[in-house]
Amino acid sequence: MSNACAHHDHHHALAADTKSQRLAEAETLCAQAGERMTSSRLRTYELILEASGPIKAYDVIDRFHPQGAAKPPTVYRALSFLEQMGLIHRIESLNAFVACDTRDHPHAAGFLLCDCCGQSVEFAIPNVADIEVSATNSHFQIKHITLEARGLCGACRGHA
Amino acid sequence: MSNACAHHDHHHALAADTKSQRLAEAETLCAQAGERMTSSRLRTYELILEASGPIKAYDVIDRFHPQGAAKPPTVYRALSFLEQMGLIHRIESLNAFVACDTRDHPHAAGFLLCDCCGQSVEFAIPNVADIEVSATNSHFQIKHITLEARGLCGACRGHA
DNA sequence: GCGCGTTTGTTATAATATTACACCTCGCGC
DNA sequence: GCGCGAGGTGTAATATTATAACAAACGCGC
Ligand SMILES: [Zn+2]
Ligand SMILES: [Zn+2]
Ligand SMILES: [Zn+2]
Ligand SMILES: [Zn+2]
Repeated sequence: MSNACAHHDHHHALAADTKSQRLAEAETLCAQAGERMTSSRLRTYELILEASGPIKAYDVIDRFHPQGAAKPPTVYRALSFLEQMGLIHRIESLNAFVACDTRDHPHAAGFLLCDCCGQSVEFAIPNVADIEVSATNSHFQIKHITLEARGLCGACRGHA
Repeated sequence: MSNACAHHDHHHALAADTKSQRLAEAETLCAQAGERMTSSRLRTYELILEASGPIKAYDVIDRFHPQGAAKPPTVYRALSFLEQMGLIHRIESLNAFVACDTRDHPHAAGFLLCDCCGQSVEFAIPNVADIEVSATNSHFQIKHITLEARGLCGACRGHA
């Protein structure tokens, strides 16, 4: 987490077994979709899974190789692919990326984002129908909804 | 509008009299808040009002002076100020800024954004209470909600 | 006029993201 | 097996978005 909270530690990163399970699921998902889960894509996804919250593209770039950074297009291309597959979500208000929490890809999602420790929580957007009504009233056809709520998580609310 | 739609013209820019009214209202708002509406801030607000939709920071920078661009910090400072006063909203998914449509500042707002012509429509976020419930369930305290729905406006839906 | 906090000017640089083009790799038709 | 074409990758350069740091000027209360 780039915006680490100094007051305490959070341990939201995935356990190793969960991570390899997620990687395997991703391979299956791609195979079923007739897409190729290449090594760049898998490595990018792995780094996002390892992160304890939304991670910046350049943090992925820096960690990509043991011996040195990747070139930006390598990672940005992988990020686009993973986002299209629904395996990750882009957090617009942070310019960052987070692994999707669910097993149904792709889907719309809302996020709670802690301004102190950087942790994120994915949730189902409530009342999408009401947003659609606003859109219809303005003759809009919605393709994608971004919903991001910034604030403080329970742990961080304690220490101002 | 930077993402201009080639198929037709939109004319959403403010009429001159409306614009000067808005500028005057902004001066009043700042005076009442004990804040200074300086010339940089007013010029930045004017350019945002003149835009026919969300406008990028660097488009403001380029148009700032008749004879040449402003320096970035000048405009970014003004944008921060205007956003804090609630006179403009930042559109996260576009890295752009749009004048607030209402007369009560500041306030949360949702946006419908046309991917074709770039036009935006501001609307009241429906069922904020339901989002708050999701937050409470996760022990989050929300400070600010970003809601941006991307899609096609009525005019642009016609020409696929 | 003086002191003090705010605002601005200026330079430089950081952080985020894309374009362009050459090459490579894989699956498919033959 | 071979050639072809689509999709994927490597690489260099560049575009776009945003901030840091510090000095100078300004506005207000005294
Ligand atoms: Zn998800
Ligand atoms: Zn937190
Ligand atoms: Zn508004
Ligand atoms: Zn449109």
